[in-house]
Amino acid sequence: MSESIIVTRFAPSPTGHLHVGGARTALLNWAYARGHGGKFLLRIEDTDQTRSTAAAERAILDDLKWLGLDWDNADDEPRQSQRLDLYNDHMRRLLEADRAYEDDGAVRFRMPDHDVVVVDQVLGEVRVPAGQTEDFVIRKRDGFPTYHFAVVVDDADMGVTHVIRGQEHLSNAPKHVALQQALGLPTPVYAHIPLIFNPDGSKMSKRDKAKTARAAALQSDLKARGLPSPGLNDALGDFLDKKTDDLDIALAIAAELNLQLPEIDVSDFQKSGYFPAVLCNYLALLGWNPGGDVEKFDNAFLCERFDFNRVGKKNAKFDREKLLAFNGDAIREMSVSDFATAWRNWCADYRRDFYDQFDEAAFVKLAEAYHQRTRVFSEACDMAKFFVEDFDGYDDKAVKKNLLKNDGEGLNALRQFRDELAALDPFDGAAAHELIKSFCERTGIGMGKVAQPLRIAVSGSAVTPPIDLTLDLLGRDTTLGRVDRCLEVYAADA
RNA sequence: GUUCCCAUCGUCUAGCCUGGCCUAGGACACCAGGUUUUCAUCCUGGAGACACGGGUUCAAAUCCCGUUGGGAAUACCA
Repeated sequence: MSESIIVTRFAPSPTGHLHVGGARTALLNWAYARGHGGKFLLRIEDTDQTRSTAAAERAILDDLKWLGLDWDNADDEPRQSQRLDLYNDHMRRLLEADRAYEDDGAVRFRMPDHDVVVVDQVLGEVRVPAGQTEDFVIRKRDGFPTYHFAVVVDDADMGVTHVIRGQEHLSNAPKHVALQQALGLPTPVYAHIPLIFNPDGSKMSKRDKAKTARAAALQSDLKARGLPSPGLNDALGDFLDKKTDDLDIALAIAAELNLQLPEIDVSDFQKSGYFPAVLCNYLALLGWNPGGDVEKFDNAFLCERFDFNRVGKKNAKFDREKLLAFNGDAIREMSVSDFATAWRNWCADYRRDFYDQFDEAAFVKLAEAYHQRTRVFSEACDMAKFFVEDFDGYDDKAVKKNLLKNDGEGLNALRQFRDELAALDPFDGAAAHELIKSFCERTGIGMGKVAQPLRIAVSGSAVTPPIDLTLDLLGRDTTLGRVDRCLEVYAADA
């Protein structure tokens, strides 16, 4: 019964990165096919000759793989640019039947004079009145088919039975159905899924990065200071004046200002240190849910349970906080050593400074320190930066509260503790823990009164992992060096 | 403008199809308290929604109509 097998597809156009909306579409098509013993195919829609690139195509494929998706025609994904003959055959039939006509060097499809009905699995039956849709171009002057024509021909040619795509295509569906009818091709089952938007309701796009970068740049003195690479400075003005949304400039600004640009593309999430499984989980949840208050699930569960009857109709806003929370939960569900391995592997690609400085054993300690306070790897690295390099300056508020308050109470404790710490042997977490405990017992000083000054001395801030682990990771030399420096810096204030 | 789609806490949503079990459930965020050497984790509690107006019905978040609001399409982009 090969006719009854389900075939879905994902058909990206290689004009840029794979963004989360496309990723979710791919995920759902994949899940539906996998859950129904069907096939999931890939097709490259490169009919836009000016915007398509091989690099974008490779990147999109990589992103899909990273997400854990696989497709059944991986050995030879069809490329629309290479199937012109196929389109032309169908085109000829349309022309001969007078269902299409030449216009200005292009070819237009003649819309039928009756209503067109689209049966959609999530939205129901949609009827578009006759005469509402204009005759549209199906072959461009350059001889390439347009999207509408190619998608219909290709889906039929590839045996696609189910088309799951974004709701932005709902209004296009009547065109596709009309085309299928004129061509005598079967109409696949359609399922139009809701769109994903920014929290402010705007459409998610790479321009958001430009927006964020521009806003931050205008807040700063960057305009006067300029970018470090002089080549970009000419363009900076235009960028700030909203004349361009050049991504390179946005990136340069972000780098200079140490700014986090919003993640839009799948690769952005990879760079930020999210787990692909969590991204998939969250993406699937945006517009679909398995019911029963279940929110956490893996792709296998998705495949098993995904169906159109639980797909929502309303466009969803992308909530990074919730994604972050889910990712943090996933980390907490891992063992420390698994977390260490995953974090270290990620650092190998994105944070060489950490990877180079900490070997596997040290990473386990790091991971232990951050296991309970990490949501994404990049965030963990930001927090743990003082382990890798010296910090910039002391947090004033923390210094006042923990070092200087009550006539330098904290500073005094730190000074008292300093020599005992110097004598500690071996210098490790367990020993440090015992020392602090006994120091507090002997002197009657509270734990916090010792730990907080220490934190500030070694990290510049009052927030670090447990102090014994922190000292252990820092090692004797660095710890003592920073403690002495702190004592010196605030000597006059005591 | 026209056509189409949509409408439950701030956000994602359950419930709607097959009206009564809904004084509307969960999650994220938020607030308060507890645990804790900081932060975080963890635990407990809290605030928070059926867009509006008409119907239908003994009964409506659930069905119907309208209004308003949001979105999409209207490209020789996909």
